Amino acid sequence: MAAETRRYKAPRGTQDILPDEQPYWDFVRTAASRLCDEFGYGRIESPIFEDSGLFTRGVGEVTDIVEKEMYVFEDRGGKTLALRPEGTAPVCRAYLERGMQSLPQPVRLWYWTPIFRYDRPQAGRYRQHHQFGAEAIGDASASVDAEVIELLWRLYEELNLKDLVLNLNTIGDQECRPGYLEALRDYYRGKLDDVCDDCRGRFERNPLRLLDCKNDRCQPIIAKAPAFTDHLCEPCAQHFQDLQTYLRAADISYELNPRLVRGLDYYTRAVFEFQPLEEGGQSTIGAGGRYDGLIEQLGGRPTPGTGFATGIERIVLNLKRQDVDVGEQWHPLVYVAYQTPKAREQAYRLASDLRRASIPAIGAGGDRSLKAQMRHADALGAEYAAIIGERELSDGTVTLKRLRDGTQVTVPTDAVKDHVRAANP
RNA sequence: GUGGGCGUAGCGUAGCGGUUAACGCGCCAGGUUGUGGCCCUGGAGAUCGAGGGUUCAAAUCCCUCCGUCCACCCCA
Repeated sequence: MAAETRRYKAPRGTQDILPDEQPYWDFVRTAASRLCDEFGYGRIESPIFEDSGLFTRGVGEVTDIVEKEMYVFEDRGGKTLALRPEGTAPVCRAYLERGMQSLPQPVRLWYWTPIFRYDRPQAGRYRQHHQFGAEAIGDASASVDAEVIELLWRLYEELNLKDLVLNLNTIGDQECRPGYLEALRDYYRGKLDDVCDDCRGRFERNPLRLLDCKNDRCQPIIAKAPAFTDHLCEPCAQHFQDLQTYLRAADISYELNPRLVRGLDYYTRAVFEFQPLEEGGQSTIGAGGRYDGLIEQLGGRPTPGTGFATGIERIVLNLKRQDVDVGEQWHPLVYVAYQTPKAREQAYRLASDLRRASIPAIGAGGDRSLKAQMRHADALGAEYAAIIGERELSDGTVTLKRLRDGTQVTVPTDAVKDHVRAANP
């Protein structure tokens, strides 16, 4: 009976980010990290899995994330854990658990982490994707909302992403939302025969979502629906006004979108989304908002918070679409080749010395002919080939050939470093 | 969870019922005497997604499953 062998494949909805993709990721990561420094956000790394209750309580029992997208598993001790489906709840958990209430408020934190959601994969959507996010916890003022929006705005700006639209809305708080939802339901009640099936479900489950239905049939009804801005309580209205004042002060342009709502339960007041102009379902590239009730929901004292998350895969997708220059992949500066096996040891030593001197170097290996080694050097994109032949071996020299233009010089072995450095500062 | 497209060497594709499955890129090697890129030659590499069926004959037709991509839902 033949043993059954099997080629393993990456699980559905996951990907391998190979070296030739890394320039995109480095480009984004470097910009994000530097901006966070400038804005005074400190990096937090929290576990990739958490007690699943953190998310069911924090994100909301009836959200899609909790109902059908969480990777939940039991560990050997019987604990029910979940791979992180979003980034905000873990940060809030850490804020509470690590006593960050006693730090100067707000506490500014950022993260860069894989996110897991069991969902059908599609363009720009993965079961494991990565999010960069920032949270400011412990300050209710609109200036902090403006600040996180500005941070995200600046990121896209630094990345040279064009044609992004910032949509802004407010969805009130515990004071005014019930009244608005009542008004919205009253408005829809007589029209349920005219809306799509999904909207009939939303009417029961999550009336706010009625507003962002894309079905043509529902558009005329949405257009005449009551606007939240007419039902805001005074503090929420003030907050929204203040936020817009700050955004204008920072020269951030935005569009008020009364139909913008969010799929996570914890949002209050200001919510926002960055959308590329190009149409498409999975287009939201980054989004966020205020979550003043979340910490309390997680067992802390009432503590305000606001933040955003942005999807790295979607950023990379847009960088590619827009042909943004993100820099090049790693190439060796020097490829060390040898003519005969006698020179192998010397070649290895040279490659080793170059690396020790911080010069990216690769040594030839095996029994390849010098010609094959040269081809290899070219294929790797090396700047120089260092050739050690019979003559060099007896002279204690190395022939350095610059592959770009074919010029070459022979220099003493210990002068290779300086020669290469001088030409490539 | 729903709907549609596609699954042939590492990658991109052709072949769409009939001898040893083709091409491009990539990979490896050679084109004599110590050297790349262009060009030329040669080579390795494919149980044609899997299983079943129709047929004298199937990569090619049918069914099922799986995978993948796209869209919906929802989200970054």
